[in-house]
Formats: sequence, C-alpha cells, structure tokens
Amino acid sequence: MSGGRTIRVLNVAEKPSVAKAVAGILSRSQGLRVREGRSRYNKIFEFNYTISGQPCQMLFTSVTGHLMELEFEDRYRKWHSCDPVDLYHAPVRKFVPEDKLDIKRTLEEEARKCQWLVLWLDCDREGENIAFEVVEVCTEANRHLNIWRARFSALIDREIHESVQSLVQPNKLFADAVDVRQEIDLRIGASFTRFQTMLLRDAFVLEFATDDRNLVLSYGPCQFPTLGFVVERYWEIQSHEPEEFWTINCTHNSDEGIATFNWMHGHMFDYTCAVILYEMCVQEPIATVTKVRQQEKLKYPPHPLSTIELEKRASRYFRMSSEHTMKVAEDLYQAGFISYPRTETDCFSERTDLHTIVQEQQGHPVWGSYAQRLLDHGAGLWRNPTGGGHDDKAHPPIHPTRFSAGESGWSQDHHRLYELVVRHFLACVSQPAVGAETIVEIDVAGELFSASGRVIIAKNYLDVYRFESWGGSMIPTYTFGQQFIPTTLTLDSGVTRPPPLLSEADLLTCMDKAGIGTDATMHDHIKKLLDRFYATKDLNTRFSPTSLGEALVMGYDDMGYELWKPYLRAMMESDMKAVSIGSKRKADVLATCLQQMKACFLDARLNKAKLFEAMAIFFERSNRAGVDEQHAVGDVVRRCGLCQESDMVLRRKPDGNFMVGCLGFPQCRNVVWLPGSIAEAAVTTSVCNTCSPGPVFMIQFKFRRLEIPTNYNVDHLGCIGGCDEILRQLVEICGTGSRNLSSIPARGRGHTTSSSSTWRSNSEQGACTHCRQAGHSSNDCPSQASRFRSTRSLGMNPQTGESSIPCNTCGTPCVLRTANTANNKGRKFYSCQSQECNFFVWEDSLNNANGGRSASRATRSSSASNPSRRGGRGHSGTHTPDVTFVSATGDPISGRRCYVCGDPSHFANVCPNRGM
DNA sequence: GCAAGGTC
Repeated sequence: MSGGRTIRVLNVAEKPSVAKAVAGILSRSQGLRVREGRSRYNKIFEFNYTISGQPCQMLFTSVTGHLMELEFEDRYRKWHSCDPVDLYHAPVRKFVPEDKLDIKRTLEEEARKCQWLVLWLDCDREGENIAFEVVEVCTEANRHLNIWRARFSALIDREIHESVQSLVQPNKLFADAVDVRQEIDLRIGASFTRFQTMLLRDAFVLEFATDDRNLVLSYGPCQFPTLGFVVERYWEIQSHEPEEFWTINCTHNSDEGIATFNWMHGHMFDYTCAVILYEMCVQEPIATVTKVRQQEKLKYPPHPLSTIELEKRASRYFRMSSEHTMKVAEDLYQAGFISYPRTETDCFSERTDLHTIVQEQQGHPVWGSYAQRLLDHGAGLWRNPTGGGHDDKAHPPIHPTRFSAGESGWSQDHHRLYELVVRHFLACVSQPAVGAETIVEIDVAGELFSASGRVIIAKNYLDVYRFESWGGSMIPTYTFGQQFIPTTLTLDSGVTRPPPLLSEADLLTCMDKAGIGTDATMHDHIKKLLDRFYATKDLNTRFSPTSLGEALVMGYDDMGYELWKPYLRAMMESDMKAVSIGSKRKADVLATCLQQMKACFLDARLNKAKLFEAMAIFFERSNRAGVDEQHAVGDVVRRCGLCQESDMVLRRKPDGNFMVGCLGFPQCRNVVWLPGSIAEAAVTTSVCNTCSPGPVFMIQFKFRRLEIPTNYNVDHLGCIGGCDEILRQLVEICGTGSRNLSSIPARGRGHTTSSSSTWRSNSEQGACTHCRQAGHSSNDCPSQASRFRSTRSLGMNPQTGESSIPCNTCGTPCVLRTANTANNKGRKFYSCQSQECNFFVWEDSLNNANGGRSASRATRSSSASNPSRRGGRGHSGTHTPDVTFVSATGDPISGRRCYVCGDPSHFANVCPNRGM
C-alpha cells in the first residue's frame, strides 16, 4: 500500500451527513470540491488524501440506509397467488427499489472510475449488511475493485484519520445475521398477516374501519409483542381485586414544626392483627427516639442522552409521542442543531471535546450563565459525565452541535426538544445535587416508626435541568433517647390499587428490556399499534388495547401460543448474535427457525377457531357471503365457456367445500365441482398452457392428508380446464363438494363446453382408477375404502402393534405418549414422530370427537382455555397457567406449552426440537 | 395490501 501513482478511491457512507463530515475531516476542508450525484440528496465530495503512503484521489458519496429490499418473487406477491404457508419457502430476492435507483447509478458510475472502494457504513450489524449491498452494486460495475472497510465510532478528527490508515475487511458474518433477520421477518410477517387478515376481516363487522376491504390485520415479530405488553397490563388492571389493608400513622408537633412518622411495618392486611398492635400503641403511647442518622445524599444527573431516553423524557416532560419526537429530532439534526438522533450510546468517547460544546451555549439568554459557571474552574461545577454502559459503536449520545437561541421557523416542540437536548447535556457534565438527610426512628410500644427530612445543600445540575426536582422537607430536631407523646396515633385503612395503564415511556422501557425493535424503530412499532386499530392512547399518553387488539391477543393466547410475547424476538436475537460471531451458520439458523415457525403457523391455522371465538366476543359476525379465507366475490379462474358473458370464479360454500361457478348465476348455471378433500384453494397468477380458450388460471390446492390416498401430494397446483389428471382422479376418489348431484339444478350438464361435465361424464363411465376394475369408481373401491377407514380411525398399528394414528398434518404416524405435567399427569396424547411436524392431540379428545376432524383438533388447546375470561370485557384477566415452565436460566415462566413442538411439559426456549 | 431495518 505505498508509493506509486495516484489511485482513485470511492468512499461510501450510510448517510449524506456522514459523507460530508468525514470528507471535511479528511480533507481538512482544503481543496474539497462537491458535485451533484444522480440522487439529489447524495452529493459527491472530492479531495486528495494519502492512505499509508499511497496518494489517493478520494471520491466520497453516500447511500441512505439500506440500498436493497427483500421481497417475494412476483408469483407470490399477490395475496391470493398462493397459500400463505408457501411463504415459508417461496423464493425471495434482494433488489434495489425504484426510489434508490438513482443512488445505485451514482455508485455504478463512480465505481467504474475507481480502483478502491472504502466502506464507511455505520459500525453495527445493519451497517455491515448495507456495506455488502454497496459492494454488490459496485463490483457488478467494476470487478477489479479493491474492497476496504473503515471502522470508526464517532466523527472525531483523530479517530477518522486513524480509521482510514488502518482499513480492514468487511465482516460477512455481521451481514449474514441481518440477512437472517430480514428473511425471517418477511416470511413470518407476510404469512401471518395474510392469514389473519383474510380469515377475520370479512367475517366480522369491524365498525372502526372506514374501508374494511382494505383493512390489514398485520402481524409482525415486533408489533405483536408491543401489543402484548399493552394487553397484558390491561388484563392485569381488569383482574385486579382491591384488597383492604391497615397501617398505623403517627405525627408529632413541636415548636420547630411537624414530623410525620411512617410505620416501618408498612401495610398489614390482617385487620385483627393491626388492631391489636394499634391498641398496644395507644395503651402505652410514649415514643422513644431509637436512632438519629444524618448523612449526605447525592442526586446524580442523568447519563448522556440516547434515543430511547430522549423519547421517554419528551413523553414525560412534554407529552410528545415518540414518533413525533423523532420527527422533530430529525428536523433539528438535518438543520445541524443536534447530533444524530438515533443512537443507543449513552456515554461520551474520551476524545469528545465536551468543553467546546458547552462554550457554544454561553450566549444563551436563559442557560448561558449556567454554561459559563460550568467552564469556570473555580466554581467546581464541572464533572466528567458517567456513562450508562451502552455503546452502539456508531454514534455518540445526542448532544447539541450548534448554538441557537431559537429559530423563527421552529414550532413549540422544536424549541422544547432543543432545550431538552441542551439542558440534558449541560446536566450530565455537572456535579450531582447534594442534600443533607436526617432520618429519625422511634419506638412506640415495640412498634417502630420513622420520619425523614432533607435539606438541599447544593442544587448543582438541578439548576439547569428544570425537568427534575428533589423535594426538601424539614423535620424538627430529635436526639437519641428523647421521649415524647405523639400528637396523633391513628389506625388508617387503604386499598390496594391496580397498576396504571402503560404510558409511552413504560412501553418503551418494556420494549427496550425485551429487545423489541431498535432505537430507530421502536416509535414506529408503537405508532403501528395505533394505525392498525390495535390500541389507543389517551391524553396522559397511556395505552389501552382496542377490542381488535385484545381479541387477536386473546385468540393466540387461547391457542396456547406465545406469539404475542417477546420470547420469539429474543430467540431470534440470540440466533442472530450466534450467526454474527460465527458459532451458528446462517443457513442452519434460517432453516431451523423457519421450520419451527411454519409448524407454528400450520398449527395456528388449525386452531383458527380460537381466533374466531375471541373475535366473536367483541364483534358481530358479518353476513357477507363467502367469508372465511376466501374473499367475498372470489377470484376469477376463466371466462365462462357456457354463457360466454361472465367469469367463472373460485368460491367456498358455507359447508366448506369449493367450487368454480359462473358469476352469471342463476341465468347461467355452469359450475365445476371440486374434490371434497380440499382444505384450501387459491387462484394463482399462473396460466395453464394446455387448456383453451384461455387464460385459465391455475389454482393452488391444499388437500386434507387424511382424505386423499397417501401417494398423492397434499399441495397441488391444478387446473380446472380439463387437462389436470390428478384433480380428475381426486374427484373420483373423494367425490365432489356437491354431496347430492341430483339435488343440484343441472348446472352445465350436457354442455360439452363445460369442463365440469367433461369430468363428470368421465368419472361416471370410466373404470376405477385405483384397482382398474370396471363396475365401480374408486370412490367405492373396496380396497381403497378399507385403507381410508384404517387411516381415518384410531387403532392398533398392524406392523408394530403400537397404538397409532396418522398425523393430521403430515401423515407420518403419531405415537401415543403419556403426559407428565401437573395438570395432565397420566393423560395420553398422540404426537407426530416427524421432526418437521408438531402435530399433537389428546387421546381422550379423539375418542369423544365422533371422528370429526375439527372436533379433534379443537381439543388441542381446550384444556388451556380459561372459562373465566369468557364474559366479554368483564373477564378476570388472570392467566392461570397449566404448568409452570422453567426458562434456560432456571427462572419460571408462565405459559402453557411449547410453541415449537406443542409439548406441554416444557417451553420453547428449552425445546429439544429447536436444535439449539 | 404483508415485516423490520436503514434513511430523506
């Protein structure tokens, strides 16, 4: 890396401001030129620099965050193009979206001119991922680029100069971890969102939605746990039963004032006991001072300001929403008044010139004199700030970067937020407040009471941080051993109160602790709850769930799933960490996680009745036709060949069976009856290239495993145009959804143009497709029938002699096991032997279920449902767990059963099937 | 029309 002729180096930062700042630092603003790129926000800076002795012509530009997005391939983009479960393996692609194409072109053009590429993306996992997006675009344009990564944690001269002299290689593992996160988020989010939206939106009257056809009931691994926090607190309040307690209070008036003594026992819930103690005090009411303690107390200023802290404080002090706070902060940042507002860091680098920042504030009419005192050595007000232990290695804590006494274009909130940032900064480089505290303890008939007083000796940082206060209170002087008769001695009652609804600051705290979202996105998740009608916020910034939010959480809760709890995200986070340090492989984590979530999705879908039940508590059923997972009208399959005027659409009848019927009904009665064994069907965008007249859109079918022969696949992309041999055979074997053909008006019968009549005549006249014998169809084939009976019913496995059933989900035999949990000890259950399946059913529920599929499935979580919650809003809200689970750390966790394998004896974080 | 993560 030395000597030689000048080379051209393309430098790319994550955002325009960093490109500008680093270019300014490296060029020392000497010979710095700037020109436009193709994107109006991302300028290109040019200057000369020497890296390790190598003369370089530096071109410095930027992206704006991620350059690429992850999406499903087109065939899967439309909601009805596929079964949502397919989204767990549908191909995905990374591409540069329309609004980033300008940036891409700039990168390509500049990369072609350069020999080196230096990546100045933020030094976090997302930054590393963006680095590889930039690498992909640039190397596509210039395969000979030399790739380097600059590591820096703050835009400070020395650090930037050091960073460029010690370039490293980008870290693929960090980028891999983000790839995992993106793909999992996309697949889980899209599958569950489509599923629950299509299931519920048309089935209930959702009066709050002005356009309920476009209403989306989204699910996301961050938004749902956020909703979960809101609902859980709401339930806690609902279930709170006030309890009366008793306490003894004592006061003493003297010449110096009044002292209020608190009973050191605190609250007592036993009235008799409290009365006895009180009577003892009253009978012998002499107080003896047993302790007088005087000590200096310090109240420390806050740590340097991180994003979450800024949001929490703006909510507390000004009642600003976190989303609005971030908008205002972004404005102030863009205008150069405050530093980058999205940071986890709450400690300043030793290299930060804190004094200069304070100096800039000296001229302010309100806090300027405080800034002057801070800089005055003699005043002793300065103190180097103590950090809170968080450092994202990418940005410093939020601090003022430019003085302002207020700008004409600022709103009140701009003024407030700038003031908060400045006062917070000045506070955290200040000495703590000092108080002198006196604690006096007395003994009355063996009962101890204490009183305390405080005198503020030096306010220090509290002088500038007007948002905090530290109350002073005086008490009279007491001496050890002194005796007096209390002025009052009372037995007072009180009642326990429920906790308050979660405030925005509380919610941010919950999310932060559970690792839900990032500093830059937490406010988005909160806003999403409001936008989706899942929660509301009152004037005190406190959140309540809406009926919709509560119903959704209740539905999943009744299934026994923890999808609304933060554990899923926490596990994903730990897996991402493992990928980023190389202890797990990206492909393995993806495969394992998606396999588990797919099983969970399939199970949630089997238990969709729970979601329905929960919704029915709060909402009226809609009387729209064709509800459930089909939309009301149905998707067009082809033009009707009979009337040649209307479209044929896929429909689900109230009995659950599918058909493709002409929209011209009743004038046109053309219909194609589909096999009765279909669980789900969705029209895709694929067109059959055999059948005519076209287009005939293919239908994605999912058959019920138990109702079709095992040699047929449950997933089938089929055509109703007449070319589909498999579909024809399944109609024969299973019959159609039309149970009594003769009762159906002759829809299209006799018209050879109708594909349905073609099938029917074939099946009526042909030989059995199973045994090839004439005289019966495979519907009535004796061998086939007996096989179906044996798979449909419980019984001994003739091969092994074990009791078994075929799995309802995947067809693999289930083994009979015995539960060993507190509430279900000895109870038998079947569980699927396949590692890839989590089917589980109680044996007794099968015996009681009259052989019905849905009945047997429904029992899966019947023991977990809590009848006390079934009274609408009046539910008690107590979540009585069937068992107490133990986490990996040994802490008990309330819950019901493992969402991974369905086993009630453990929780997912210690599930052996997770492959951790 | 779905997620969450960057950023303008």
